[in-house]
Amino acid sequence: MTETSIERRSGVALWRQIADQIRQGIGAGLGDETGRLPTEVALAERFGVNRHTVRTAIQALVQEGVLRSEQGRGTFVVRQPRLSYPIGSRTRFSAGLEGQARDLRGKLLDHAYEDASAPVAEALELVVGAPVLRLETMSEADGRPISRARSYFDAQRFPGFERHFVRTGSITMAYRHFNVGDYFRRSTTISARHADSADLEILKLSPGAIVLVALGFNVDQSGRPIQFSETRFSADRVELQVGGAGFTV
Amino acid sequence: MTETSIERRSGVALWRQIADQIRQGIGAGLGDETGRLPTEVALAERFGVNRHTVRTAIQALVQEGVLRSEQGRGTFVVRQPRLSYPIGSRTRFSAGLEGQARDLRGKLLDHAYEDASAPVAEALELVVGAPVLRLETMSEADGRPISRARSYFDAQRFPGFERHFVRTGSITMAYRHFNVGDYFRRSTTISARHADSADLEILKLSPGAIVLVALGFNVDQSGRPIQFSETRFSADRVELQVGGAGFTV
DNA sequence: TATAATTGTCTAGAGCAATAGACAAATTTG
DNA sequence: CAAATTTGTCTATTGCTCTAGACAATTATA
Repeated sequence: MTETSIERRSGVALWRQIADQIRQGIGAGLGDETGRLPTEVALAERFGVNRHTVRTAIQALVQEGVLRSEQGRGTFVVRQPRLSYPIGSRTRFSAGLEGQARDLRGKLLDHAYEDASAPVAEALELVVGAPVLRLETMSEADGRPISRARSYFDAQRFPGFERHFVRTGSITMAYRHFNVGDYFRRSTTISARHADSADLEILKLSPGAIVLVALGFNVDQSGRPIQFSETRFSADRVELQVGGAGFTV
Repeated sequence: MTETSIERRSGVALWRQIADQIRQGIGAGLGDETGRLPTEVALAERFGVNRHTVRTAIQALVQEGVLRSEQGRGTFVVRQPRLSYPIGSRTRFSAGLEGQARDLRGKLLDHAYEDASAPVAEALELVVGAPVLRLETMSEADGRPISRARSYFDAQRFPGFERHFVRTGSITMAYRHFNVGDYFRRSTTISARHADSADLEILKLSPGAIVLVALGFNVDQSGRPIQFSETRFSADRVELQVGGAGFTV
């Protein structure tokens, strides 16, 4: 579906372009049924570069855990299918990925009580400067980092929210302590960009990687805003699913 | 919301990373109300690089038409806000972007009658090898390339579909000729990747740019599949909007 | 058990990316 | 008008990217 080629003098090193294309190609069946990649010489010829340049690309992917090289045998794909993350009116982290991974977990990286900035205040329908709780979280599936999120909550309505989250490991559970039995995703805005240095570290990505950015906006049953969050997904590990697959839009 | 920083020895030239960050930052209010960017010296200090490196980045963006430099005065943003493309059960190109651009148009780049491959056949509920019509299209808003798409249709149900599309410039209109008065988006799967060479050419992007990839799946009123398409949006020019904003999910 | 195929390591050189400094040209400010 | 600010151009140097060739180490094959 996609014809490959690389650009010189583009500001992106050839080895990085090749690494990106190999990473992408893996899903589309690059490598035979045993997961074996073409040889370094064959890849070099295909991309029109020196063998050493291909080696640099492969080494980066080995470092990332995407490939595995064996001297004398070849280079092999380490099978890691992309997760499909459903987005809709009832978007939930754990429920959405159930069945796609054995071990799902969320971690609290940091939290702080702050004064609401203009965009946060507008989203939560508070006045600028009102106290809000900021949560920095990240999630893993079977030990692979999947996403990181920055979420804002009304501090007056949800005092000590972070403690409930840490104890239960779940936003949904934490809401229950504040009598929010159910809640809804009112809107999600999706964009994409290159990972910044914090993304690289937290999601264990290599420089030049892409993140899907989802700005989400949750409301309770009465329609009052309760959460505003920016979630960044590793674009190589996750795709976002809107509607379909037995999922109520 | 996003703290900027750049990575050395990443395989991506510093000037390109800086260009990417400036391009992104423009939407988030980099540059004051007059559209004036910080001076080259200030940017160099902020990114921790030499002024010449910043100049290379700026020159690339001037070439792209995103910035405009004036000797003695400064560097200015050529105003180009990011479009917000709604995705939901009634996703339509023109209707979705109405009001965000004066001049919306779709172009047919290519079309061909082919035998359905396995994934296409599955999506359209046909047998593998059944005749399908493949349309290659692209869209512009006020002369800026926004997206390109590859769509598949059942050739037996919609013979000559491409002629109706060319005449009306609209998928919705073309369907009317086959008594499909209304249709729905059953699901959309969103991912992101680096633009390939065809993307660069058609969407007029610079190497290293990111595209949002939306796999869409349309059905008619009775729930029968009528269209399967892959649309690629320039991530710098478009964000995808799921739900919200008076939009029925 | 040779032979071929494939990845791993080393050295050397050409070209692009980034730094550094100096000064010119155009514009704004006092 | 003079000074300060800001972009434009030039030269030189350092370091990273890519190429090129040779050979070692490991595994598969005839």
